[in-house]
Amino acid sequence: MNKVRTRYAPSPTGKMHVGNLRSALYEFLIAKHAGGDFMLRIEDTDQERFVEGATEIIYRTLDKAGLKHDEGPDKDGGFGPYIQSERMKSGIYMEYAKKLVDRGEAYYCFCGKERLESLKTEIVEGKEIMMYDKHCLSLSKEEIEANLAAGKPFVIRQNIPMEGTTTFHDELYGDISVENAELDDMILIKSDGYPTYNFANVVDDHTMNITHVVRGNEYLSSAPKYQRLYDAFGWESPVYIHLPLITDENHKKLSKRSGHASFEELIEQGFLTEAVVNYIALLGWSPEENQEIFTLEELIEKFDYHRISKSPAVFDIVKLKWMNGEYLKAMDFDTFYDMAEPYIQNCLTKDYDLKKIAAMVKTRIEILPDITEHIDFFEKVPEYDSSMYIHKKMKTTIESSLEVLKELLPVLEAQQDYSNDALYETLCKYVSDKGCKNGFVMWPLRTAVSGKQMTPGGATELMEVLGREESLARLRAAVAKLESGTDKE
RNA sequence: GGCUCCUUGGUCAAGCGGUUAAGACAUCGCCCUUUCACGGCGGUAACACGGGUUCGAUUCCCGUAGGAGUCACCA
Repeated sequence: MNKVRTRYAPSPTGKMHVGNLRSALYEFLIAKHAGGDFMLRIEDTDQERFVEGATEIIYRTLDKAGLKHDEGPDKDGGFGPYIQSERMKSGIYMEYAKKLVDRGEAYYCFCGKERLESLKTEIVEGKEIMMYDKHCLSLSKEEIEANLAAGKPFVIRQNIPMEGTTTFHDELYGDISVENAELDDMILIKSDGYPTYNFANVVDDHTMNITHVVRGNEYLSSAPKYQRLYDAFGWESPVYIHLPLITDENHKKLSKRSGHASFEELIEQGFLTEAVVNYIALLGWSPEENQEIFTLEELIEKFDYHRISKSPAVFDIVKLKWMNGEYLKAMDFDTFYDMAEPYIQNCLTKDYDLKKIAAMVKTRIEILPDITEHIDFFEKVPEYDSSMYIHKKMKTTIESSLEVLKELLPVLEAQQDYSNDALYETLCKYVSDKGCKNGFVMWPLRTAVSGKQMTPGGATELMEVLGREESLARLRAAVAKLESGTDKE
């Protein structure tokens, strides 16, 4: 049995799509699970779509995600070069294309744009459907030579017979057969001399000894053409694994418009790399047991590609958020603090104990940017309605709250120790003296110092962070607010 | 439109002829509680439809419907 070799073969055309990332992840996992090699190959045969810096994004993303390649442009494993534009310099693609021409499996085509244009028959959903009519297949050897000698631009097309069927085998989808008449004579070598993605892919996968070709479902329909290429060369076909599509909430192929289609965007939105990787691993694959949180090492161990599903999966940002929250909760505090500190700092100018705030917020957020809405009140009490003092279960009313706050003010003014424990003790004493429920006192107090429906801690926890002066100032302001409010009634 | 693929709750999904059809997210309710959250407990919610095959179909086969992908000198 040969060593498993998989490859991730992106085009440097911009951001890294989550679908691409998942392909890379699965390719990596399949190789590593089998103790094989994972390689990176850059498919830059389209000069027009090439985006400066895109290759760097690919490196950075793979590195961040922990998908270390064993071979690649920066790590020669003896099968280089690993960049197609460089590979092309050896003339490898043209050489192989000519081999096909010699065997009658491909042919030169000199058709110009106008002629091709005239071949377009129907328009379906705004798309023009065209099938090449093999016009140039009938050119005589002399005509071809003459055209070539005259420097006429040409492409090389795959010659697919008009009859019969082509079958290939996919590990997940089984045998898939297509009528040859359905297959277009696709271009192998473009007029600029570059190979098309389709052709370069096949040549490279074979010459680089790729054993498992893993790619998105969108290639399923062109797979028969690839199969014919392997057969034409007399090459043993690789194991094909076509991955189910990842869709947006409308069940359409994930597009830039969904707002979270690229890995960068997700990171910008505050998601953790590990959580994203973990989540997408589960989009189209499930383990034997009911586990959901995995380290990359665990994934390598558990990943059995036979358990990849066939139906498309909706990218559910809500579940990703949940998972991200799980990672945040499980994170050790110092690591969390390093990440959270900028967010906390960003909305506070006052001199508070940021670590305490971070600790309060750690289990309550799903993504880092959530921090803002949880702690903004530390900076300034927001405008709020007095009705917020009313809590049915605690049996508090605006009046009762005012009474409690007024009674408590001198007590808290007398208090010097504003630690959570000390405050809590003081308040509990007040509660028991008064003979009421904890919440009857805590609720109005918390409201008074925060002005918010939701806070990352209870009244005394907040007051500890706020400190004596600030807490008292806020209490006085609350009393004033309630008094003016009740007077108006 | 041709071709190909897909079809278990709102979403991710287990299941691979006989199950009370798992689990997770979301949602709802209850408990706990210094509110919310966390945590705990529980509820609602699914085999697209129609034929077969079979003693028995969510599971196998065939249709139908629906969805998706693809049909470039893009990848």
